Amino acid sequence: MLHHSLMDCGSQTPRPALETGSHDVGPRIRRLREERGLSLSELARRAGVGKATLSGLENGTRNPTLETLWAVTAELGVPLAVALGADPVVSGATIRGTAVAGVLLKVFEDENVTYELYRLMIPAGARQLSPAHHEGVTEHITVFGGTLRVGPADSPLLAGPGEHISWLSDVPHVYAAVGDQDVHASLLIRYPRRRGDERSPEDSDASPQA
Amino acid sequence: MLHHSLMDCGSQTPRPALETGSHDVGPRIRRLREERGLSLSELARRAGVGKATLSGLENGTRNPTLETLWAVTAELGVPLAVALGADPVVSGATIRGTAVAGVLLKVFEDENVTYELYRLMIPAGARQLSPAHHEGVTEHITVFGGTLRVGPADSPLLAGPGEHISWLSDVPHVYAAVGDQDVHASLLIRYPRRRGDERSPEDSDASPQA
DNA sequence: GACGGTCGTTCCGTATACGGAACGATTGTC
DNA sequence: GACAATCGTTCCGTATACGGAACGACCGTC
Repeated sequence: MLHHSLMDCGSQTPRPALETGSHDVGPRIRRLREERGLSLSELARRAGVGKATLSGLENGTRNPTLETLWAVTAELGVPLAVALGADPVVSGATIRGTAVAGVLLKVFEDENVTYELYRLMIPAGARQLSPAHHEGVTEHITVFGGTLRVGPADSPLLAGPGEHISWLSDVPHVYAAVGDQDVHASLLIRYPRRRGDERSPEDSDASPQA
Repeated sequence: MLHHSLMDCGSQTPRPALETGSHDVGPRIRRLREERGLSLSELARRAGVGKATLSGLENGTRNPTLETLWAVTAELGVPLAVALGADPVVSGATIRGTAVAGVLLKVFEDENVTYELYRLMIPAGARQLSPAHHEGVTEHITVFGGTLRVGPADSPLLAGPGEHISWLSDVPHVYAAVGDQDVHASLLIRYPRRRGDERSPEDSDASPQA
């Protein structure tokens, strides 16, 4: 039994009283709302739920309905799963090029470096050329299935299942699924923080070109 | 009354809908239940909810309460976020050894091989010895921060930020955070399917020791 | 082929989550 | 300082999600 997200929500035998507000859905919703500069009244109005409902939800004094949660999280623009604590950082953002489909799994923000972890899928036979990234950016690929030709456009490498490839991606580089199988791979992109880059950790629209 | 119960989560004006996860909570719960070989009556009894409630939930004819969802998903042993479509495979299961804390990010099930992707954290100075895995299992680590000594117990390697290490983990192997920084790393474990292993794709309790 | 066991669904009275209205508190305006 | 506007909370009647019981269907066993 994989014990889930936060502290031991005690799923033993019959039912441990379940305490309505045990996991912090309410505070999370509230934080999401406040991050957007919305008042409770405003969000309630936009989401089409009563203020009483939203107030009770945020304070954990109610036991909200799935429908209510849907209405509120939809208006906040987050997947419901995230509001329930799936993963605070990223969940399922998708990038897509002509050939490469990538799902952003994780972003790690450290002091001087950012890592982005993607799952990639490249249809058999497809090929994509991506422009250079910033200086110092490196990509690290683990192939799950299929055979991948990847790397700098003038010197790509081949990788089969279980193999790793890393390269400096500050030059144009290619991705290609050779053979007749789709390529599944994990891509880790490492962005060293350039001197003077002060972008706040939250404005994350500059999604990389893969 | 907010309708939009099923499909068309139409959060019109402000946001681009953000791909919610399709919302078929009922069928998902049903699938999770059936994968575990539980009858509706049995699960209802164990979770401490009425059969009517569970039936209605699975069939989508009710609008379940968060408390109800908690009770059911807790008994199924999955994070609620997963039942709501966060990620069909895995989200947030945690493994923990004497020194290594690992969060399972992803599981890829292919025909002849399974990959598990973890995020690891090892406190500065900590060290852990892990027993051998099955024959053919390999581990692939990408270090995010800190310096990691890792690999077969008799010949570990060193890796700093951005570096990869791979090794055959069918022998006892060590993890150690050298230096004064916590180690953050990504761990990919590759389990080739052994001949004759027919474990169904979902009975996942044999969580690896890291 | 009657019987006890279990399956998933439906019916029903009760508990409760719902939206709307009223509330006191706070803020900005004249 | 009176006033209007808005904040988040609380009160209240109604809609509805809840658990329990009854239901028909489908097994095995004798």
